[in-house]
Amino acid sequence: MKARPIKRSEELRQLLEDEIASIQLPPGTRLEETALAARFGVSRTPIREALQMLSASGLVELRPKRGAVVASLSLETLLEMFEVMSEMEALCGGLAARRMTDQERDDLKNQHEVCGRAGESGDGDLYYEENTKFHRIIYLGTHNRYLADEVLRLHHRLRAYRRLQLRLRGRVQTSYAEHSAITDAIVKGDERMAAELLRAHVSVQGECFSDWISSLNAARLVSSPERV
Amino acid sequence: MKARPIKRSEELRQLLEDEIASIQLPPGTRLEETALAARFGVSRTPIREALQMLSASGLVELRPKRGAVVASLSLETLLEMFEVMSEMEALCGGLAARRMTDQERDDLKNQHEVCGRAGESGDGDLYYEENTKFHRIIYLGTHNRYLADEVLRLHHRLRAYRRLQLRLRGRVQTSYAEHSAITDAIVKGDERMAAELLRAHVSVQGECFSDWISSLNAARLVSSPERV
DNA sequence: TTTTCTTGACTTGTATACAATTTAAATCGA
DNA sequence: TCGATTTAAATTGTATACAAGTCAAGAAAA
Repeated sequence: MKARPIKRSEELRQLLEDEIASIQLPPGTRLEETALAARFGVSRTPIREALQMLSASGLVELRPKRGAVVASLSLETLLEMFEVMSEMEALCGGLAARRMTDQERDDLKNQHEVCGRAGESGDGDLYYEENTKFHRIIYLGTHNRYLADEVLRLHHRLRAYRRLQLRLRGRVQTSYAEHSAITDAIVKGDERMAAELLRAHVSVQGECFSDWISSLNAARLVSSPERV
Repeated sequence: MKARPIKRSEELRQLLEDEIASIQLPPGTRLEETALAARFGVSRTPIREALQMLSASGLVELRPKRGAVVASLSLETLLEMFEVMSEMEALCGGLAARRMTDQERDDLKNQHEVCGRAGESGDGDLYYEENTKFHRIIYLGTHNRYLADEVLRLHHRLRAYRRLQLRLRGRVQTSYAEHSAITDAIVKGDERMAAELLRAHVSVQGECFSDWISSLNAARLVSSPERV
C-alpha cells in the first residue's frame, strides 16, 4: 500500500493533476477556489496550495487576482517541448548505454518483454503504463538522479499528448519495434546508436505528424487550432 | 523601472531567493514561518506561499509537519546538475549555431565584447552578470522558448556555485577565451563545434576541479564535505 | 546512570474572517 | 439601440483563529 500523503494539499494536487492529464479538465477550464473547495470538502487554503504547485509544474496558469485556468499549450510550445524531450531522451540513452550495470540491462530487457505483452493485449492505457516504466529504467540507468527526475517530469507533463499519439492506428506496433532496437543498442553499450534511436523515437515527424496534429485539434488539446 | 509584483508572496519569494543564492541564508538554515512573518511584517499565509514556490524550484526543502530548510546539495547531486547543464548548453549551442538570425549573431558578438570589458575591470560580479547575458543570448538563439526557459532556470539554480567558480584564480580569463571560440563557432554556424565547446566550457573537470571542490567545502555550499 | 514514557510548549496544516480587486450587470445619456 | 459610467456581486489575496502533529525536557522506572 502506498502511504497517503500527510498533507491534504498534496493529495489534492495529485487528484487535479490526474484530471488535467486525462482531459476531464480540458485546457482553458477555469479553476475557482471556492468551487473546488466545496467539491472536495475542504477550505480554500489547501486548494490554493495545490493550485500553486500545479502552477509551478506548468499544468495550471495562475494569473494574479484573476484566477487559475488549466494551462493550454500552443502548438508551437508543444513542438518545442517535444524537441527538448527528444534530446533529453537521446542524452539518457547514450549515458544509460555507457553506465548501466548488467542487472539494469537485464531489467530493461524484461520490461521490454512486458511491454510486448501489454501491446498484444490491445489495452492502450496498459501499454502506456508499461511504456513509461521502460523509459524510466533508461532514465535511471544514466546514474544521474537529477537528470532522471527532470526527464521524468517532462515525460509526465507531456503524457496527455503522448497517450493520444499512441491511439493513432499502428503507432503501438511501431513504438514496440523501435523499443526493440533501442533495447539492443543499450544492452550492447552502443552509445551513439542508443542516442540516435531514442531521438527519433520521441520526435514527432514523418507521416504520422499531420495525423497527430489533427487529433490534437479534435481533442482541443492545443489552444489555437493552427493550420499546418 | 520594473513593475513590483502584485502579490506579496511573489515579492517575498524573490527576496528569499536572493538571500539563499547569496548565501546569506546558507544551506541547512531552518526557515520558520512565524519568524519570517514577523521579520517581513506579514502574516504566515504569504510566507507559506513563498516557501512553496521555493520548494518547487528546489531551493528549499519542505518536510511535512517538520518545517522548511534551505536545500543543501550533496556534492554528488551538484555534479549531476553540472553534467546536465553541460549537455543542455551544448544542445543550445548547436541549435543556436543553426537557427540564429544575423541580428542575433551580431548581438552575440557585441555581448562578447561587453564581457571582455567587464573581465578587464576586475569586478567579478559584473563579469558574472554580463556572462549570464551572453549565455542567455545563446539560449534564446535556439528559437525554442521552452528550452531557453528551462536552461535559464537551471543556470539560475546553479548561480551560487558558478559564481564561486569564477573566483578561482585565472578562471575569468579562461572563461573569456573560451567564449571567443564559442562566439566564432556560432557565428560561423558550425553546430558541432559550438556544441562541443559549450559542453567543455561548462563541465567541471581538469586541473581546476579539486580547487573548486575545496572552495565549495570552504564556503560550506555542499552538505557532506566528501573527500576527493 | 541510562532508558523510556509523559507532558507541554512550539510549529505546522487547515478553516474562517476580512480586505481589496476584478468582473458583470444595470443604469444613464446620446 | 448603442456606448460609457457606475454599482453590486463575486473572487482573489491576506490575516487571524483553531486543530493536530512534532520535538524536547523532565519524571519515572530499570
